[in-house]
Amino acid sequence: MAAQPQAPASCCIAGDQARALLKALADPIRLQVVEALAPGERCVCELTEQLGLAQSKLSFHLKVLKDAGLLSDRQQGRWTYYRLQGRALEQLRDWLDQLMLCRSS
Amino acid sequence: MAAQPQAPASCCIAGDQARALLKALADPIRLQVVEALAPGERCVCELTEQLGLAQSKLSFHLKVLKDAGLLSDRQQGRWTYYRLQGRALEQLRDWLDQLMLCRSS
DNA sequence: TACATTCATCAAGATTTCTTGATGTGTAAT
DNA sequence: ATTACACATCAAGAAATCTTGATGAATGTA
Repeated sequence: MAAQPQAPASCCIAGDQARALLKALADPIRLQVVEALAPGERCVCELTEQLGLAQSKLSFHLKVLKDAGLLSDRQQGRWTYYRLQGRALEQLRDWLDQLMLCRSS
Repeated sequence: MAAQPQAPASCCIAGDQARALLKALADPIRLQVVEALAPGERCVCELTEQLGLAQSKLSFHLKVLKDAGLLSDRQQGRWTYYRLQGRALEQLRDWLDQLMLCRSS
């Protein structure tokens, strides 16, 4: 059967969006951040300590990840907590699945 | 002496390997190349025409993709045919799944 | 042999991305 | 009000990546 052009809601992100996610993840520091956040949210100061990064450096990468939709943040008092957005990872996986579908035809 | 990291064959690629794949895919031109190759193999001259790219430019990006393990090539006469390595895409998807698993625990 | 075709590779410049240190903003404690 | 803390943002330099045009290697054709 031919590949289906339509797909469920959570699927089907555009190539551009997929590329934004790929680009955000394709950096060693940002990947460490994502892995550090996989178990659950952390505040910036915990991350700087855990990863041994300069604060400004971490902040830069957190912004990249947030802009890509991979992280959300929440402010509580003086601390800012970052959290991994599983939705973005799912979308990327679905995009990969779609690509593999095209292939197997 | 290839000290093999302990991991099941298709799953469980290291973060470094995942990052190499992410980096290779995180470029608009390379993403176009990958999508162009999804239906099946193409020779370089077909790709240059289809994508409207300078030959040297395309060659550069093909090398990046091949080095990352996303493409394989096959020489036939004067032509070189490139083919998408579905295995690499699967590995990347599995790596994503693994990351999502860590998250939900 | 001589020549054209296909593709890879190289070096130099252009562009993008990252890092660093300084400064700014908001919050809370004294 | 002053100070300390947590974090974001900025500008300038450093580093990585991409592009371009030229050249080279391999294959096939006349």
